[in-house]
Amino acid sequence: MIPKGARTRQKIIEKALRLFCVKGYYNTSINDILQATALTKGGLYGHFASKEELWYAVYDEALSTWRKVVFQGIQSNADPLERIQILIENDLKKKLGGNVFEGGCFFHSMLVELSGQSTAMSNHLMQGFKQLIELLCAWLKEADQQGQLKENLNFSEIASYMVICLNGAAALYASSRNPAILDQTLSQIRFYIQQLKR
Amino acid sequence: MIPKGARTRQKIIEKALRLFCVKGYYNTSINDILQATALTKGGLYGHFASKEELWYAVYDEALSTWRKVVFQGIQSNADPLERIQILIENDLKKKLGGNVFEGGCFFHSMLVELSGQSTAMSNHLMQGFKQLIELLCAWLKEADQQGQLKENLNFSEIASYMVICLNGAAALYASSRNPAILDQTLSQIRFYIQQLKR
DNA sequence: GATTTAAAAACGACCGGTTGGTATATTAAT
DNA sequence: ATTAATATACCAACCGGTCGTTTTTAAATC
Repeated sequence: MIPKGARTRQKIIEKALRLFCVKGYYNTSINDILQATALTKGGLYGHFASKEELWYAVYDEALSTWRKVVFQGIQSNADPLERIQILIENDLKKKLGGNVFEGGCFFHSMLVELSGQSTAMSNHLMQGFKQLIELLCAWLKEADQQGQLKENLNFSEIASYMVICLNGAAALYASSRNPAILDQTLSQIRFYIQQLKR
Repeated sequence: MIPKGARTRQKIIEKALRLFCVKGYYNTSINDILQATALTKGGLYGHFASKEELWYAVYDEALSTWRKVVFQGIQSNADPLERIQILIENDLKKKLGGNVFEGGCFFHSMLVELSGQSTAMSNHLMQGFKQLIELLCAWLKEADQQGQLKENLNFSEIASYMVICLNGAAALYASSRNPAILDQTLSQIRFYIQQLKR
């Protein structure tokens, strides 16, 4: 049986994740979280030493959620370009369109809010993006080794460009709430990827 | 001669613009602005009725600054695709790379921070982005009428995709401070535009 | 299965400091 | 002298965080 403390801790993380996505980190007060969890100050601070420590736990939760969503239907033996397309489609349609993070993408929102505020937290976020770029880069190299791509392409440049596009879509979708943005971005990135093929 | 009040007002706007870019709207306190302007509460609230009213004035200032930067070297009679390329290059290299808004792009940062918080302010921002998309769309149509583009392109889709890319670049540049991001994005968007040509 | 018990968890009053904003007094410009 | 501009003192509400106390939990004992 899962002990009570662990269950409460998880509840705090989930409610805080939602609030951080909708209201942002600084603009979510501890009281907001207390209200959402039906806890009191002492109850919450028994699980987390500070708001910042809670944020790191929320980050881990968000990362695990994101991984579950974005790798759906990706077989490791499938065509590497196909994997890239599915990952991008999952990120746009499932993560953003499916409102996995209510109010916007946790990682993108936090990156923007924290970049001028906390170097530690924003570095933590950047490292995650860097890993995603490296994964895409590796898949591009794989596709290249299979002779699928045009010559003289800059893989890491292409990979970061893809991540940039996904972040831009997150920004505009979060504020417009217009699903057409997702379809349009997907269609344009697909067109773009098509042009990389030899 | 410019009256003292107008000068003070302008100084408040400029200092607030910088602070909003670096720290965000909610995380910039009135006291931060007072410190930056060497004013006191009464001095500031004689010029603006509320923090939100100040924000709208800051928005106007940011828009005027952005226009000055981003339309540099664009002749109205020039090739429309050329105009698009210059605008994008100005946005990436001059606006972002030139640190026109310290700490990131005002419009992008505000869009992310305010989208879950103030519908009024975030709609105000969205309208600006919509206008930019419409401008790019019109230029694309112009290029099409000159027979420059492939057939069956969705112009408004392409235009919003371009704006999305610019926003994504703003997000990642703001946190990484890596100028290579700007060059890489520019190079990839140029490649993308090249593929639109017939 | 009931009772005991120690630890885990939650409570809630309180802390110093800050928030955006106001009313009034004072100073500076014309 | 009049008005525009700024300073000052103050407000209630809220901020993240602390701490001694009480309640709940779950395992050990009977």
